[in-house]
Amino acid sequence: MTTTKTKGATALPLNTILSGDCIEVMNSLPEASVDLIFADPPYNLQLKGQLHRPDNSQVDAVDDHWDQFSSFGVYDQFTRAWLKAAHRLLKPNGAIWVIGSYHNIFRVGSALQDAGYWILNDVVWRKSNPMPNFRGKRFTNAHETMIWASKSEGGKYTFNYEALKALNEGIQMRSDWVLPICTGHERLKDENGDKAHPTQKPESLLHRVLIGSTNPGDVILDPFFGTGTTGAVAKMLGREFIGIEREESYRKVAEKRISKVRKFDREALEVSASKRAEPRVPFGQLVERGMLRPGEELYSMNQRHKAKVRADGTLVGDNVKGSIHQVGAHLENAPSCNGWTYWCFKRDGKTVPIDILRQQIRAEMHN
Amino acid sequence: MTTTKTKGATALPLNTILSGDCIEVMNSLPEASVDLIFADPPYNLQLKGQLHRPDNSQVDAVDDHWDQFSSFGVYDQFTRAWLKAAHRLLKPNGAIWVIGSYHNIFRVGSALQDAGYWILNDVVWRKSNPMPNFRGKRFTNAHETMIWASKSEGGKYTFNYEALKALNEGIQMRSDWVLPICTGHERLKDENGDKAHPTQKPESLLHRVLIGSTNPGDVILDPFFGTGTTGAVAKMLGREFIGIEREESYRKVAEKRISKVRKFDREALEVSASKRAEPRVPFGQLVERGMLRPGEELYSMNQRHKAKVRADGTLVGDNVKGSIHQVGAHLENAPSCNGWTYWCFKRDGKTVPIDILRQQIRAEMHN
DNA sequence: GTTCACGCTGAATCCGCCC
DNA sequence: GGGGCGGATTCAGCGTGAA
Repeated sequence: MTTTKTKGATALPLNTILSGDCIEVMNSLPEASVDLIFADPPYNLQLKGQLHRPDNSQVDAVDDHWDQFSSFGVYDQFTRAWLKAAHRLLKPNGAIWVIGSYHNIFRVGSALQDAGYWILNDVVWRKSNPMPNFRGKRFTNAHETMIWASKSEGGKYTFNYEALKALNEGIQMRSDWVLPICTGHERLKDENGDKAHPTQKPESLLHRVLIGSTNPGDVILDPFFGTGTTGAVAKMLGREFIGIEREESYRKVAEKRISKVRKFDREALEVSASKRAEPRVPFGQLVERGMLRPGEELYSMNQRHKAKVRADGTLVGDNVKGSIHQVGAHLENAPSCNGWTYWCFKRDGKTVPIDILRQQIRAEMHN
Repeated sequence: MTTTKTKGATALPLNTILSGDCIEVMNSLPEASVDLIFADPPYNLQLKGQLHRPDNSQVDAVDDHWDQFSSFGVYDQFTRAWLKAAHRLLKPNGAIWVIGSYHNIFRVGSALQDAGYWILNDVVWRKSNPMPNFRGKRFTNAHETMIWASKSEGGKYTFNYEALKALNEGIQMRSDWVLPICTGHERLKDENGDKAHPTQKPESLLHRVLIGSTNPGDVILDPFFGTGTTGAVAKMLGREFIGIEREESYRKVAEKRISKVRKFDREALEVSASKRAEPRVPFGQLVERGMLRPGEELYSMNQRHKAKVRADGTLVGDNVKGSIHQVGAHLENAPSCNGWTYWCFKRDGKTVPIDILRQQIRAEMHN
């Protein structure tokens, strides 16, 4: 364990996982001593019954005792308390990241603003592989929200603009990040082979956060350390960390994990960058965007068939409804059909393939 | 202007733009009369000074008087007031959408929860063409957040799952939507050629909202109507709207805009329907109608189990009697089972799913 | 070694009608 | 209004094991 002396007499316990309630522990540390705080607090999910997948398997829900709050009021009180303790710990030019979902993030954001933090961005983590909505009752919950805020208005926070631009193939980093959830070898297991923590975050997420908003040698505090993703990535990237975690089982897993981490070689950084296929464009987007009107007629390439566009991006032809591909296949009596190259529309008397419109959308997406 | 009578004496001013303060106007309308509210309230941007692009051109900022609030407290008070008035207007199974940015969305989300609304999703509008961050001091602000909430927990909100899935080429719609901002011909200009409204929303966004969470004929209220995107898309899609807007200049632009909109054909507005909407066919009817004989054997889809049909439309298998669903669930040791897709019968040596017979009956019912 | 089929799982506020 | 029960509902990625 490394320690450093600060202005006061108290030493800062660097690269250590402290046990106990995060508010008490934070209050025991010296003020204005931390460069960045990354916090992944309980989400207060308020789950009710059980959920099964369509194949009848059961979803392993997050129903741990630490995520139980009896009301929004109680959750707010908890949130305001830890945010206040965190505020005291931050250096004047320090900053904080907090991650959450719609269950809690609005409470957290309001509390941040009320506590004097100054929001810099909200950043959306778009999951490339989220869990679907199994009952078809809502949108797939495909993202989580992170709030990035400085200690106060006018704080000179760290922002490594060029490094982030480089990470993003030369284009300014946006407020929406597409990253996969934590699975496979990265997902830590307990001795029974079950997941060690129900909500382990991917290292790629922390990588981007730390590259973007800290410098080597900075001190990063994580008051809800869990299995220590923040500590592991901080160590890789040559930053110092302080973790706080109440549950002994998580602390043990984190200790072991971080002990195995080696500080990064430069080259390993580049790996995750590329791998980009042409983005999929749903036909429905042509309708939503007014490129084709509901009710408009499409003509088959061979001019033998026509069909009408509906508001939801399906087609209706003679005795058949469905996607551009399904209707094309049916009309041609073929096992399958690429609707993009099969259908045309008319503009100014000319017949134009609908694929032209898809190419327009893709061109915009590359910008 | 169309009006309808509701339970009370007050008429509902459909397809009209009402002038005045939205809270007062909402309080003058009959309670429980609206199916959906779409609200794009002031964002409370708190901009300071002028912003210039790298080429020294000046950014036309949103600095209108209606976006000025002296503190979070004042903004909260305003937010709670209009959300309360909106809550009263909603039918029990109604829902609301509110759009905002990190400046205000956390205040709005907390206020929604405190007012008894029940959040269903937060949806991220990911802009394909956002304005860059010219100073390189933060992430490109590339998204806005929408909150979708029902009037209360347990409300039977409208969700056109199948239509949204169709819009997305057969894959469940996610909580992140990629759509371009409103530019080009769609962007309304005033007589000087300047943009008529600083924050006009794209019609594609409203298209998806209205297709997904309303049905034709539903009443949609927009208390911050601006230049009337909600009204224009509602009219196209065969929905009724009520707009409220304080500024006369915006009302005039909106009136003119909506008068030019034409409703799509009825056929184009019909949308992919859910199987849940299909009439229920009791399994017993297959036996009554002689499509299956009492005593005949059914086989499970996986060929591992069989059961015998009884005259009352129940099945009897190894040690188990009951409905097609109950017997299937028991044999598979599953919490539930859809008997219609689980069981097959034999005809001319071929194995045929019993759902084929249900489809025959439904086809007859449609005639 | 390679490919393919299949199984498993992930921060989830996840049903609705009829009696 | 509460209980019973019919029956509708999933995407991407990783790991395993057979071919």
